[in-house]
Amino acid sequence: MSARPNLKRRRRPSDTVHLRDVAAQAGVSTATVSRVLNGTAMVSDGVRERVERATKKLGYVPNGAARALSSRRMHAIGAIVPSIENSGFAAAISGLQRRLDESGFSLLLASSQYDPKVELREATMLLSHGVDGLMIVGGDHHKDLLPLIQKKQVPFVETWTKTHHHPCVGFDNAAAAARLTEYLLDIGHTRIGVIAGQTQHNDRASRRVAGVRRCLAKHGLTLESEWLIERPYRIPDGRLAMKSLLSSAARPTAIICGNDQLAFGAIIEATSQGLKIPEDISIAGFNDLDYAAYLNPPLTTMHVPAEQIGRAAGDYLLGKIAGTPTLPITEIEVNLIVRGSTGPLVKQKRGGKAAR
Amino acid sequence: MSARPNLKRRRRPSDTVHLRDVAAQAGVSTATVSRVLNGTAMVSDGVRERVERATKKLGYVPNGAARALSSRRMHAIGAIVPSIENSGFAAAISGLQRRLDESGFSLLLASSQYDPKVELREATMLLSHGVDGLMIVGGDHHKDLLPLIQKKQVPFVETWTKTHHHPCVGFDNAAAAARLTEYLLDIGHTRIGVIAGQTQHNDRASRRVAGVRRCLAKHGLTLESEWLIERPYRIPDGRLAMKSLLSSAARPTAIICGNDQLAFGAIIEATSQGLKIPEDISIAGFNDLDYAAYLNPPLTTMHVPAEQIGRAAGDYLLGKIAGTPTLPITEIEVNLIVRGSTGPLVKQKRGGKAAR
DNA sequence: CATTCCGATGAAAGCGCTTTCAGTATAGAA
DNA sequence: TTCTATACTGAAAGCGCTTTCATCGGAATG
Repeated sequence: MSARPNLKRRRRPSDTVHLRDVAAQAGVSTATVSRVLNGTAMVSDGVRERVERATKKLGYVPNGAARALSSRRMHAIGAIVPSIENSGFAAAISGLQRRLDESGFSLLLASSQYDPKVELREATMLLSHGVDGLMIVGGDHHKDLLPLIQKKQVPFVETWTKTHHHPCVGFDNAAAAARLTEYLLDIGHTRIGVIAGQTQHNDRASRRVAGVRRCLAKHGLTLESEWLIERPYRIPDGRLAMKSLLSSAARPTAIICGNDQLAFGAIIEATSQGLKIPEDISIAGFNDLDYAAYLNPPLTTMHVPAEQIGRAAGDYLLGKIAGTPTLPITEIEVNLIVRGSTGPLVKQKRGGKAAR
Repeated sequence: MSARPNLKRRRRPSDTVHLRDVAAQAGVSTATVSRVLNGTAMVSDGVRERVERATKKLGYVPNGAARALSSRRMHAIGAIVPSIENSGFAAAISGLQRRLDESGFSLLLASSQYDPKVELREATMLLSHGVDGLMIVGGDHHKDLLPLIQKKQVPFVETWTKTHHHPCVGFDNAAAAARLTEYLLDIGHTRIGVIAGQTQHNDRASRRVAGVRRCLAKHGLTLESEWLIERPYRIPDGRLAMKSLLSSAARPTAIICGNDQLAFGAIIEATSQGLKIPEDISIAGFNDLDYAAYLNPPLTTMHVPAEQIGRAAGDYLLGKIAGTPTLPITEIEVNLIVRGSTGPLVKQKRGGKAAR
């Protein structure tokens, strides 16, 4: 234990301007400057003005780390999506970011690549950065994820799904898929196939399949196992899946796809095999991407307002952070958009093998 | 000035575990724990192990704000793109995020909506958060942006563009557009129109137009002013632009579009007017989106490896932050992908009004 | 055996803010 | 006028880390 009075740290010349510089310039204390900048307490007009002038003059930009450390609020929220490139998620991120921006919050973005372990790791990183809230996708997670979040007491939302267990912004994927199925049954299809996304660790994909199953069952039908194919959400994969589906002895007459990319691939393959859509086969997608309406034929699909999901997630989190009363469950409306890629089956051309 | 010994702050019960808890648990000082966690100094194996065990046992997650404040390193970089929804930028963000993840860095994402003022504001926010690096798009910015960044001494990269003035990851937009033009001239077109993105505050868009102009000039041609239309990067806008182009008395025989969305719109309109592509008119895009190859006809376009741009931007920034020698300029190769939407002009159907 | 050197460790000083608490005018109440 | 709210403002104590500097054994050296 020795007296060691001078423990200087490397002192930068004079580069950054600090709160104390603003305070000095304005002739007030740092406390007052802080109050002006954050509007946290009453400050007389004269002082406020001087502080504002000084801030501007010096070009002061606060140090977020210090601010976060001191106030225990980072003014940022984290989001983890399976894939940034998927345009639905991109739209949601965009909506979220814009909403946050309106409240002066920033967005920390991570992706899980559809892997729960990665999702957990990313969440840990984001929480360690001190995000004030967290948006995640779906309801299938690593078992340690929610405990981790809850231990940190950070508000979070699940999106693209609807549960009663956690705050969420989304819709019932099963019900949506069932609605689509119902429509196909309505127009006379009974032989319905599914090109789903990969269902492992993906409740959106699996719930959609479940919805189709449930609806078929309600009508005394079942989903033939050879008519269900899982594929990554990409155009070429949709095409491959369709090829496989069309090569089976008994073909389905309508195909429900897990998303629009898969549906596009399916359309390409069907068309290239000389099938007429929808006369020979109906194809439906999910999401209603910007180009869905312009495909040939235009794609029947379930419209999902992705940007709105992101915005609503932002609303919820910001509200929660601000202590405003907020509804934990936001149901997002999805709509079936019927376009040209689906229609009643037009009688078999040759001695086809129509069911029933 | 009074002695005020006890200035207690609201004390949380015992929720979060701190570095000091880990230190206590391991029976070492906080300094040592820090050294173990960051690998910044030599620590004996026994101690290291004890610390690691304690860390795990307590489920310690460091406080990023404190860490950032103390070490003046946030372990995060910021990115500002014009629009998150644009799939090229989404892909770049994805590449960047994955690269950062590999180095334990996080991504703070913002969008400028193609507005320099917004871009400046977002940059200020990101810098205030303390990002260690910044990725921005293009070379057209608010005049205060670069000074701000440089004052903060934060490494940055411009992307999607190539300059000699700043670090960048990109390509020469004018040259790329010129190459596309050259190709169209090669196959016999001389009447070339352009559906560009909005060029204001967007050097990518304006450079592409400039490239077309330059190439035409080289061949003694000019870009007719009524054959140049600027539109937001969306499918319906491409369609509108095409409609306008086709309604002019003297039609171009080939159209270069600022991106694939515009090209898709153009194809739709041309097709709906009964034109055959490419026999009656050639249409080319820019970017090579995932669906470009599957359009009808498949789109001739300039392939831009967007994800790679993001990754390379990450490489540069991380290298710069780590103090590794890094090349300031990374040229990204773009490739002309010739598909079915362009081809030699097949002689006029009726008494059309061919030029020259 | 005395001296030097070095690797491993701890004490404690910040990092740049926010926020508590106390104090000081000033205005209103008595 | 005197007393008490009231409205502002400042001093300074942290926030939870990193990092400097000093120290302390023991290995290497003379």
